[in-house]
Amino acid sequence: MADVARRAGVSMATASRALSNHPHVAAGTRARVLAAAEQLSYVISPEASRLAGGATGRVAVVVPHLSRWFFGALLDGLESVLRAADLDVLLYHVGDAADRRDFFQRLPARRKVDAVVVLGMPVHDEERARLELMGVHIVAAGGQVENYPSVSIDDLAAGRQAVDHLILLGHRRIGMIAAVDPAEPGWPEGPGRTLAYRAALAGAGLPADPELEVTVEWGGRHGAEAMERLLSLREPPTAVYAHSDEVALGAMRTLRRAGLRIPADMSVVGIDDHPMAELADLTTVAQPVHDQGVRAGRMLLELLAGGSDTEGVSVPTRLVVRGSTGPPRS
Amino acid sequence: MADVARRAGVSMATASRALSNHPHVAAGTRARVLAAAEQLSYVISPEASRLAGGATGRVAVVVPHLSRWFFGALLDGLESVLRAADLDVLLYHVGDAADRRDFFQRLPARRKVDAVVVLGMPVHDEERARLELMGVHIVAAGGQVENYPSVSIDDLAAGRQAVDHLILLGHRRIGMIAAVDPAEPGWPEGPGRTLAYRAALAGAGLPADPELEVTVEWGGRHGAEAMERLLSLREPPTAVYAHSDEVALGAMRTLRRAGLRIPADMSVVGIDDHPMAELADLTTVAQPVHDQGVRAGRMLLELLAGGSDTEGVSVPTRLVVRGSTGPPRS
DNA sequence: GGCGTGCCTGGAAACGCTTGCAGAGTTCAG
DNA sequence: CTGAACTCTGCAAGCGTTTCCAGGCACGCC
Repeated sequence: MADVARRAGVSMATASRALSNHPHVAAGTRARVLAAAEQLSYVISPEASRLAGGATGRVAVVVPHLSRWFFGALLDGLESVLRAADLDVLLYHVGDAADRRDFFQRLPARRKVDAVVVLGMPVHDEERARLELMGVHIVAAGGQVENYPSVSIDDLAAGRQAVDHLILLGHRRIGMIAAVDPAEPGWPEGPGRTLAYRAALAGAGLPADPELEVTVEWGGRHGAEAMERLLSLREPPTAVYAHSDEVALGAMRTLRRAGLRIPADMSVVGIDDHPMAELADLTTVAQPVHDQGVRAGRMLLELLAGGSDTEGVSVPTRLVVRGSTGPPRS
Repeated sequence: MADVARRAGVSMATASRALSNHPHVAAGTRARVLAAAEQLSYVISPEASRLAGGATGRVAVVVPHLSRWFFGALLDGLESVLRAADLDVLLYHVGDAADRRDFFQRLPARRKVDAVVVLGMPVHDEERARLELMGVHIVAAGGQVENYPSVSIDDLAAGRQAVDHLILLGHRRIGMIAAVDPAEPGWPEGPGRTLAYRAALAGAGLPADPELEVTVEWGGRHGAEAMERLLSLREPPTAVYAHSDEVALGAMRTLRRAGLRIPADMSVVGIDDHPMAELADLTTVAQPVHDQGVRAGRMLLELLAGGSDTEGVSVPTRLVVRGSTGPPRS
């Protein structure tokens, strides 16, 4: 930077101000500095910059699961806008509550990032407060809409789209496979998607049968087990609503093995529109995952640029009817 | 750090040396310093450290695709060992050749990382040379074994396991759906897995029919299209070998829609052991994806610790027979 | 014409760590 | 018993920026 300053005929102080877009720098001077920097193909050292009190140019992204499509897609969208803004992405995988505590405890210690984006998990108020206190912005995506910057779908609405679809087809006895994340006790989807199920039934005047609600861990395999439980009921349902496509896909495998036909013997609907859903002909409620990542990224950029604290936004979902749902066999 | 030094009753110089594992520090002193650091929950500032000439404690991970299971799993394994070693992961998504060039051009500018891990892509010699010149180590995983630090499967062997399985079942006319990555011209899987197919046929004395080899872009949808092409042949195969499970799953969807039974009318085998393969009852050649990430991480740690340059290692694959393959209908 | 007001700019002190250099002990061979 | 060779530790000089504080200057108003 000293070279740049010299070449531009100014002091380092001025050069710094010109480069970091500070006010109170004459237009001519700034231009000269920028030109000099350009010629010397000079790029600022983030280390030194940060050390002296500037920004790090880095954003931490916290993910609970790395190998699930949902989080990958979210990350994909997010990364694209962050990279375009010349921000580096620091990836943190927090598998369980311990990891999480660890993360929120250590991160602020020595400020490594300017902001953090939390994917697919709610952020506790206390954690939020702590980060904001240190001037680290925070945005959430793919979790639940809260009154802080976040973007996600409306689980209640999505769930209703799925269940109402089954009801509309004429199903009167509908099972639900609820998925919970073992690592994350307060998983937000659970409540919303479960509530949607109950509300839809109630709305249609259908009786609520606790037997029809089975809760398992997230994942295809568990979805398969849940379906077995449902099939073993004295009076099995004629349709199943799964909290996610992976779970639904697992359920379909059980049905296939049991020799039942889909949708003739059993309708299945999921949520997400996982790429596999199309291949398996699974009816589902599509959510714009990649887009949620993008929006979260933009929201963060705005915050970083000094924008005011936004509220959470909710993106729309859309029912995608495929071959896994149909009217019940009379 | 000054606090830590004071608490441990040593100078900052000694504290620094103790913390960064330098030689010439008495065991007792080091222990005292570490204890003090622990108590104060002190973590070193990478910025300052790097500024003063130390390491950054950061590793760049380069991924071509974020939302594919394979890369997610790889990343998962890698991240776990890196995090355990207190290294931060800087994520870079390089979608196409332009991104890639950009990455390798900009990264070394101001040294942001101590090392880079490239996932699922080969590293060109020139890129490798450039990084090593700057003292940045490099490791590859999930790509092709090369004579530089890398870990991956033996595509040739994996392909043979798959095709030989079909041959053993009695198939004489076997199709191949080769998948290429549009973004990565020199995709390494292609050659190895294709060669395996040809070698297996030749080994069994079966004729090579170019019609039976169809090449498509990676992905379930394209796998489905490829299967259509194969089915429209004058003399369709009785079994199909797909370069990856996603592609195979796509092919299965086409078969299902065409009303063909699996495996009675057509056997299908893939490679990867994608979680969905189990749900779809797909026979496949399993590769330890997560483990490859772990190994790559360990390899990197060794390199960072001053270990000598390792050669590439290849991890074993295993045929997993499920319901999608069976003898041909005589 | 004098003087208060802003706008620019430069000097210099951090920021938190690493490391070359040198001094003080310690050990060990001659 | 002496000197050489080590091992361990402290001092202080940076590393590349930012920012606080002041000084200079031009401008406009009384």
